[in-house]
Amino acid sequence: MGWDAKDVALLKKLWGDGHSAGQIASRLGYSRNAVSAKLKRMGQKRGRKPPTANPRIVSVPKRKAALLAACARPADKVVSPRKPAATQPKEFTKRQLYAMLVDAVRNTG
DNA sequence: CCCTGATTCGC
DNA sequence: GCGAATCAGG
Repeated sequence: MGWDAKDVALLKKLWGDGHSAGQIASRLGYSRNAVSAKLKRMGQKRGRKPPTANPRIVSVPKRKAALLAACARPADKVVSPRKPAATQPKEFTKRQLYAMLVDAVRNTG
């Protein structure tokens, strides 16, 4: 596997446009996990909501200590100023997606 | 049950 | 750096 410029370009384009990781992943041929991880590595910018997932861990026994510590976290602030979105994301047609891909390839490749 | 994004760990 | 596993929520 390799994230070519075109992959990243399209990924960024779609993601920045407001598309879901699943849709992008499906189109790109990667799993949503890969897309999500890739986005994170890049410096994912989208001010997503507050950390829904707690600092969890993967290895059960090992992370158990960390998990316990995390659980013991006090907490929190509430609230958050919300701004109404002026534009709403719209689904792209094959034609549009293809156009973007072509453009991305032409520009990067 | 489907989906969403987010995070960490091992390779 | 990449991707799977996993969590947490809608």
